[in-house]
Amino acid sequence: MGIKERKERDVQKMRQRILEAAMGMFAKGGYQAVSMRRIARQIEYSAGTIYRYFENKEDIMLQLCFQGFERLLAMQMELEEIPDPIERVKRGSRLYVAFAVANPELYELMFGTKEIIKQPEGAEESVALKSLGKFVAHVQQCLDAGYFSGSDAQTLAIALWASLHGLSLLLIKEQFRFLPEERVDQVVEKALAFTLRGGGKDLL
Amino acid sequence: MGIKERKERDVQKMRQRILEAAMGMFAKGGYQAVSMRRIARQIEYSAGTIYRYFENKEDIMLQLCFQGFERLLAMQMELEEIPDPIERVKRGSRLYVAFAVANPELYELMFGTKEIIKQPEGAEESVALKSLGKFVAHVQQCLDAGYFSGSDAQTLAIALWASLHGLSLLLIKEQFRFLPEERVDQVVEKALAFTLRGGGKDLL
DNA sequence: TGACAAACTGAACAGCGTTCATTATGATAA
DNA sequence: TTATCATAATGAACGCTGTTCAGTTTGTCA
Repeated sequence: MGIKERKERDVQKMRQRILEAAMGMFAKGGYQAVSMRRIARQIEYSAGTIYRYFENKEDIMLQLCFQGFERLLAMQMELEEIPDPIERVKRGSRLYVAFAVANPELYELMFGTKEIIKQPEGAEESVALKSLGKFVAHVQQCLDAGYFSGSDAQTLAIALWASLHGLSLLLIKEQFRFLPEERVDQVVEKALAFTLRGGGKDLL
Repeated sequence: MGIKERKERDVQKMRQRILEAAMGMFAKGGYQAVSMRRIARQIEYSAGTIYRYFENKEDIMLQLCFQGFERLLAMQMELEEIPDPIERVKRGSRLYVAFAVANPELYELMFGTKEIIKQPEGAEESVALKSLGKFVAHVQQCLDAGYFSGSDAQTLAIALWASLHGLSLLLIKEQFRFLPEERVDQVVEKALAFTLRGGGKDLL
């Protein structure tokens, strides 16, 4: 009796279709470009039907968040190939900002959604925490190699993260427009260098 | 003939009444809590009337931004009394984060609004740029005192600003909830110390 | 084939920002 | 004081929004 299984697959397919439609609209026009009716039109169902697959719009957006973190985590995984821990954190930092700038709306959603960190009790570790965990591990490896002394890896990772986050959001929100166009990259580069400065050697 | 003057005053009063109503709602419930109809109900006018005093909702929110920057700038001005430039930047940093945490919705609006930096051509310097200018000046005074060598004041100020901005937003968006409550302050403190580290002496 | 559950629809509700014809107000000129 | 006329204010309307739910259709099983 594979009917139940097929139905379960159909449900997952439908969820996927909804999320794809939502992600497409979101990437193009941000939060306000995603509407239940628009999704419904695109997948050729009525708006009410979506509520059989997702609790509400917030739920849909939360799933998009998770997809974003999956992507970010995949990028972090690729960093593992870099042997030097400092080089890894450097490259990771640039990649992080690049990700934010390449997916501004998604990035904002990911780190602007309060529900993203706190998962339901007893659930598996959230993909967001996994991503942070990877980052902490990379910083720990720097500590082990004798860089960034003075604090524990988690604290240092958070401090670094805050810098990257701030830089990313200022870029996304175009708060550097008072600078000449060509100065922006330079300033970002210098800001990264400032954040990663010292620690025994110059890091950038 | 003081009638024209009185009318002009009435217009300004009305604008103020609208902004006050909007700010009140915004502080309590964020962007979505501010609606033209709700403002209208509060000031006991019809919704259409508001459009005689502001172009649209975005215009109103922009004015709230400016008010926010006025407040921030006022706080920065008080820092001038501190003689030691490093002490000033330290205190300024704490104050900045405290402002963000105390006015989360307003802070988000201020630095999330793309229009805030770029003022109309030939207009007087925006209050946002004034605020940044003050910050750059404070960093310059640190440089003059021999701290933070290696870059110009503007670049350093932006790097510092990014860190504070990131920390503030992570706090506002409750992204540290995975930490034990009592660890949060400690981590923020350490992150600030990390950002302001080195520069010839330990700064925090 | 009939019964029953699951899936889906579309109208409805209460809200939103915004526009605009209509009405009310109040200052000016006769 | 009254008539005129610009200014100010209204409230209905438009096209949206998220969400709910009675009613209909679809598909599975006995």
